[in-house]
Amino acid sequence: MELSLEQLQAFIATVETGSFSAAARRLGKAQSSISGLINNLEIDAGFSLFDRSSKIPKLTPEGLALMNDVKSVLKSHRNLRHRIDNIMDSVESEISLAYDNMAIPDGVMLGLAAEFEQEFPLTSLMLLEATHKRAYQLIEANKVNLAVVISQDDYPEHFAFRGICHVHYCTVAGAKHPLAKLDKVAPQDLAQYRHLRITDTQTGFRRFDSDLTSNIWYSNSPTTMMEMLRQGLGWAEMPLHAVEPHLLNGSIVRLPTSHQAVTFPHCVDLIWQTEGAMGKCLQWLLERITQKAKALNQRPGL
Amino acid sequence: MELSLEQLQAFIATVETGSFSAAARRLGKAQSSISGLINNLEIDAGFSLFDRSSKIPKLTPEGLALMNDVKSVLKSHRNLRHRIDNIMDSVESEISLAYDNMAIPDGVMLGLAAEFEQEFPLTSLMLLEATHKRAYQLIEANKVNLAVVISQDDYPEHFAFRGICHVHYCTVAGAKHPLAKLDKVAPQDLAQYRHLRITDTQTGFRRFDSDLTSNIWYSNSPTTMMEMLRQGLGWAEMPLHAVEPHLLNGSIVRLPTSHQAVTFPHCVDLIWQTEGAMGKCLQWLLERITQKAKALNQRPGL
DNA sequence: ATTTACCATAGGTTGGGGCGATATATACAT
DNA sequence: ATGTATATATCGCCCCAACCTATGGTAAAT
Repeated sequence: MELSLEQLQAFIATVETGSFSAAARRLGKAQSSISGLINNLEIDAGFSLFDRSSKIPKLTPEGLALMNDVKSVLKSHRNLRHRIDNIMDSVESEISLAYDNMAIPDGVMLGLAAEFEQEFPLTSLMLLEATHKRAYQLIEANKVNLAVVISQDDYPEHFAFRGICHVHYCTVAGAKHPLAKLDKVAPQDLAQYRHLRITDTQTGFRRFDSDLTSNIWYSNSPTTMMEMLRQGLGWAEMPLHAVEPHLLNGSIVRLPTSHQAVTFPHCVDLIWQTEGAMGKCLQWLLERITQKAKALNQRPGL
Repeated sequence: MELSLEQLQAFIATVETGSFSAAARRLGKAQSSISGLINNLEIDAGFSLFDRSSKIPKLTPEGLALMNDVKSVLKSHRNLRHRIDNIMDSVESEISLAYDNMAIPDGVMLGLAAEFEQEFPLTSLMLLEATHKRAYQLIEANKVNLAVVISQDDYPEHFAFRGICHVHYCTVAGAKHPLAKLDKVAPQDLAQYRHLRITDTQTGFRRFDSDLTSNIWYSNSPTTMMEMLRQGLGWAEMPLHAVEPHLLNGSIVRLPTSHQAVTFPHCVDLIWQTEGAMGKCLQWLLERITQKAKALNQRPGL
């Protein structure tokens, strides 16, 4: 093949070391080999790459113009070599990961992605923020390798799960909402006002799954949900981490519910399908998420 | 060399055609060659790339994971081949181009860049918007290949220039400026008000090059210049194309000067250094800019 | 059952890439 | 001026990857 990798390698080594001999030393070959490779490369290209009139060869303008493209070929070839090593090492080429935005803060997952990039530079990562239901479906359909969700009571046979932390929910409303003025909020109080819930556009609506009230509004976006709360459109059960900034600036308040503690925990699970072997990336993610979630748990509550 | 280009080529051809034989036909080789290449590639990689249990080979998951990286190697290799063709064809690898923003509208140059990309996909283009003086310096220092500037009286020996069009200047001020209320504006009227000029941060200020007035404000940016005009901070001589939108919305008006026509033309030159041969890109740019400028000239004036 | 199209393997040729040895040019110190 | 160190070019030789042709085996289609 014209323009062989050996030729290109010799070319770049010569450019970088400044001489054929030095290039030969770097590549562990004889000087005559480099000389021959460069000669053949020049024949293939059709013009000379180095000016040999003085002792040390000087790159010609044409050679310079070629350099970046040659480097790019060698770079992608090295990349291929690394990919093969990865595969032999059972490092996946792509990984996808869904998380329930009620189960774990975005920041934690983004931090994880940053670490992942350092650890597995060749593996492409798909990070999906989703509702609980959507995340579960993605695992079920084998569209993602791993998901972080609020715990369910049970999982199908071929699922594996690992509890990693608790997320603390609380019942909240906008600061100006009538419920915010009560000293004690009972279930029947809640039933008198509109209930706000996170749902999903894809999974259809289940409007009557609450016995507290029949007046429920749904939103699929946590941010519009927060805005609805601030505007006093209703009350909601939300994880602490999602409402914390708004609690701190006072636009949203926790309701002192009488039927349950002011904050009540839900378990958070890591879930995945058991079929198919886990590669290095998946193992790493499993451990790393577990660690990060544990650290999260030890953070003092509000 | 392990992972030779022939092997990679055979691999991709097989993936794309679906069989070793078809790949051999596409590449103009014998079927046994492909078979051998793939076998060696599999040995080098350390795992099998195709499942041969049925009649037509089926890409393994590992093979699939490699495919993109292999394609990328071949793509950059093809790119290198094209670059060599370009060099043999004296198509430059990079071209830089400066233009005086008073001489020609940005839009024309951006349109040119878009055409350039189509014509010379491998050539990188540097398009510099500059003042007259800066553009001239860039040519002088050989930092750019070509510049579009307002014509000078004469150029040094080793410069080439080509007049391409005229740009029509006019004297303007903000709609609420006192000068805007006069029926006829004489030089002594102008002298009573602040003069606004485009200059350059790099070339130093020449404050006393005007005999009309000693009160001159400078700006290096056409947009702040326009804003200063709108705010009524002074009058300026500007090319029509730069002020046209503001004339149309009425925020800036032309002054009916008594000492010169309301619009007065300046020649626009394309300039470059004569030393060094011109490649295809430069020739193309020369012709294309000339054409576009001519079309610009035939546009009806305001 | 036959044909077709596919893959694997064997055997032989060619040429690129590898080596060492040698000749020669250039820079630099003495 | 001369020697030393370091360059590159070239020759002869070897090896092996890449290539071919030819052949046999096998899965799918007719």
